[in-house]
Amino acid sequence: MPRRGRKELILEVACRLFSTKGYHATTIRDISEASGILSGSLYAHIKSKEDLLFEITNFGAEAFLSSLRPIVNGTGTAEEKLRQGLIAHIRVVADNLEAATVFFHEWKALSEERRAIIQKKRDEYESLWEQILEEGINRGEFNPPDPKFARLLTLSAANWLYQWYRPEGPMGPEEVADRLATNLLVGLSNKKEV
Amino acid sequence: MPRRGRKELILEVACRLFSTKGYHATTIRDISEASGILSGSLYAHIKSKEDLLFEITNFGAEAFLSSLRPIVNGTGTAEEKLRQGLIAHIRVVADNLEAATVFFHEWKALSEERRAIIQKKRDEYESLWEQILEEGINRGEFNPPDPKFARLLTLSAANWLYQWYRPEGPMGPEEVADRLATNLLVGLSNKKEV
DNA sequence: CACCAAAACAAGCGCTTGCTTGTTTTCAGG
DNA sequence: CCTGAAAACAAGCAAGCGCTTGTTTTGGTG
Repeated sequence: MPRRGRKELILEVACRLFSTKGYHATTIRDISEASGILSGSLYAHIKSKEDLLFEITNFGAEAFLSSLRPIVNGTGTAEEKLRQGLIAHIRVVADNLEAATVFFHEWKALSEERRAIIQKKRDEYESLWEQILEEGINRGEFNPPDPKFARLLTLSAANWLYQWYRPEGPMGPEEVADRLATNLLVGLSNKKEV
Repeated sequence: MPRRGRKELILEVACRLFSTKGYHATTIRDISEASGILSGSLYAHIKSKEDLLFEITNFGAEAFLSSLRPIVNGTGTAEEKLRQGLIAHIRVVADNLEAATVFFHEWKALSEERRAIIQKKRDEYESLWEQILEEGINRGEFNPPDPKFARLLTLSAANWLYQWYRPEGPMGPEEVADRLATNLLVGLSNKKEV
């Protein structure tokens, strides 16, 4: 029987190193050293270095998707969905900062096939956000002067979050989400003139 | 005498490869092949692979700084400065998309000392934007409900731009800047209620 | 206790990396 | 036409890479 969480330990260590040094700059021997497992022994638990990257990015993708899907498909106003979606997004970033960083920053290092899998999930995630904005516009809740750029601004804010948000900082996910939502909603709401 | 633009050719090729594959995934032999110069001959023009990365990131940093500084120090309302600054920023991205991508994405691969140099310029660039927002607030032009997040939103939009903007696309820098500014200004302007 | 698969181990293979070396070619200035 | 420095060249070094191999140790199970 496996010692408790050996694979998990390796994933954790790889995640930390990939997020700080980058995938290509991290060597199997780095992971070996940081986890206290000889590099050869690692291969009793993993198939390849790239498998680690895929598992991490896929975990990140699924975390984002599974947290946003029920919100989009649920009931409530578009504004509620936007706020809830932002909270969910920031929670994922806050709870898995390293995995989120790898997901956003290192997915290009994957092989073509696997990159396509992650790309598809990225696209799906973007389209979920689009659904919220569309719903808000169709319902008349949102009336942005420029829907395309309102969407761009929302996604930029979400996608850039991992660059500056620190879980150990003064603001919890809810506060960040709330203030972000408020700022975004100003631009989304019905205004005739600036 | 040097053949015309040999160094420039190498920088151009390196820039393209670094921006698409990443610094660590690009080998000297890749650059050699893509430029038609044998790998050994490259070293008649460069000192090291990392020098190439530094020259590119530093070029990017200087391009952003030198285009924003005169705007911040110039005359005009804060709104004008914001619009002009966005135009300048997008022009830099549009005119040097590959260098901008390397600047935003690969600067972490630099050695500690050089990373510090680039970090300093990044900080200066952020503070220039902050100056514009502060000036707008002090003058009473801007009255955002949440200055900290208004700033964050502005920087996120600017910093994420290189991820989606394509110079060959339908929108020129001016149009993008204008629409982005309009969306941001809604959130910056004096509003009591959403 | 005996068993045996899972895990850890030491060693190293084949290859690629960034870069250097010693030599030859190129080509503008005298 | 010379000359000499700059550039291109072919060859390859030392180090590091991902990963494999053959063997020993470990620890739960009958």
